[in-house]
Amino acid sequence: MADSAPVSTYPGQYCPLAKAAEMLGDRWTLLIVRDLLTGAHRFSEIARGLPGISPTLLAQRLRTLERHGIVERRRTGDARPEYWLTVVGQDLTPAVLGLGSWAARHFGHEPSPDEMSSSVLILWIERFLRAELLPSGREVARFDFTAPRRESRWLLIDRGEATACDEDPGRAPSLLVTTDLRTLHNVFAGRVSMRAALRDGSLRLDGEPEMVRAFPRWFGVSPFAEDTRVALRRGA
Amino acid sequence: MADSAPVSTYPGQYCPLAKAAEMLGDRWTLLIVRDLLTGAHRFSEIARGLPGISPTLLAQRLRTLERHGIVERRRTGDARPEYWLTVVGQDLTPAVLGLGSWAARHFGHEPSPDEMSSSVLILWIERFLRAELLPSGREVARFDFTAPRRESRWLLIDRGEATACDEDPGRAPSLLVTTDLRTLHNVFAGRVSMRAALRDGSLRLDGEPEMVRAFPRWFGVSPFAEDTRVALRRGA
DNA sequence: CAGTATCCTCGAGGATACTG
DNA sequence: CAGTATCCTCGAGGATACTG
Repeated sequence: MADSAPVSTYPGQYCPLAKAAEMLGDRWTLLIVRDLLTGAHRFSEIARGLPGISPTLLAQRLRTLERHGIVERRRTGDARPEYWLTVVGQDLTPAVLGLGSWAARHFGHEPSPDEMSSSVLILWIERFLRAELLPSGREVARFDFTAPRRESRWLLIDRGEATACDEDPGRAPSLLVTTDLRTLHNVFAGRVSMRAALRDGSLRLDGEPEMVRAFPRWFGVSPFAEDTRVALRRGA
Repeated sequence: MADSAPVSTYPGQYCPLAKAAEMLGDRWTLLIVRDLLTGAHRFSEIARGLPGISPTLLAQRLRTLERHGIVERRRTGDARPEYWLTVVGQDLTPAVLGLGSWAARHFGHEPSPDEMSSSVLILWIERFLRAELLPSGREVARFDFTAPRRESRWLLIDRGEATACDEDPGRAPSLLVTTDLRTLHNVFAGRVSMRAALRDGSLRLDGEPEMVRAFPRWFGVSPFAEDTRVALRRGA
């Protein structure tokens, strides 16, 4: 008696685009794919890059992606579970880049304060830096934000690997980056060059000379930075 | 006193992909863009291709797209309003094709009956047919579906233009296409060739010889048909 | 850390009728 | 045709606390 017909999101149309929208259109889903594409694999890592998502919801989204064959949950021994894109999921790369590029080209305005967080930004810096140019020893870089809130974030460097950190790791930093959130975000997004930010003093580097010299080299920009730059040139 | 801060969908992250997801992620939005890309411009035309959407919701989505500068509402004189993609909206083409292509390559299974509707299919046939190969006179093609429901749809042809129609237009058809919904959908989607469907009898053509001969030529397939074909070849 | 369980709210959107 | 107005439902997902 009960009509248990599974109501599809878009009834009456089997179209590949509708299928894609159905699988990726839920809130957060596309950003989860983005984070998996850029190197986040553990539950807490993904959650950290998505301020505002609840554990329940993230778990549910991951399960749905797994059911669709886009994500694979790996559990090796009693190690922590990891989430990896399947071949199908990896094949989303061009489409995801296309969407982001489109937005960067046309909606690359400066973010408002509530659209940025130092915690997420430091995570992105970790994800996109050029690891092969990182100092080889153990180092700590501290980022002191002067605005919109005075707060600090850290990047722990150890044998060519970097880890973003929201809490003081205790060790004395060998590099100090003093700036405001807007500036560092603009540099990351490709809206302002590191060189220009250093020149006008909106970004300042202090600490061991070797670290100061290396930072602009290993600091990486967003994958959409070039799109943003092109859009700015055209707009100006 | 009231905290009227506009809560953004993805707080704390200004990322082009998040921006794109925010603007296009709502249910129906991507399909509205798809329909505008493929030639629907009037309110009722768009609504017809989206079974299940309410007028209220479609109006709201169009307004939001307009606010974002993706869609432009045109009102010429006292003619009916039309909706057109702006340059920004048109620039979504590669990303939209990329998403659909991805889905076609990996999720090109045969649709279940509730994922198809003869009314939407006939609309798509109208949108993707090769108008330059259409008969030049006034003709009526009737599509008789034998399954899953016995029903008919019409395609009115007039001076190189075709109009899909759910009701009997009254004029006698000069072409009769007899098939089931699954078969015609498979042909449209690229899963089965018109030739094969004609050969095994799952699709039959009757009527004026000239019309019968021309139909397979002006019948167009989905933009994702090639992706589906490639996926099938690989899977088989 | 990697989630699950529970409760509860609120707003998206469905249904329907109506209007220029 | 191209929407708007109104009402109402229901389920997505937020908040919180808890568990292996």
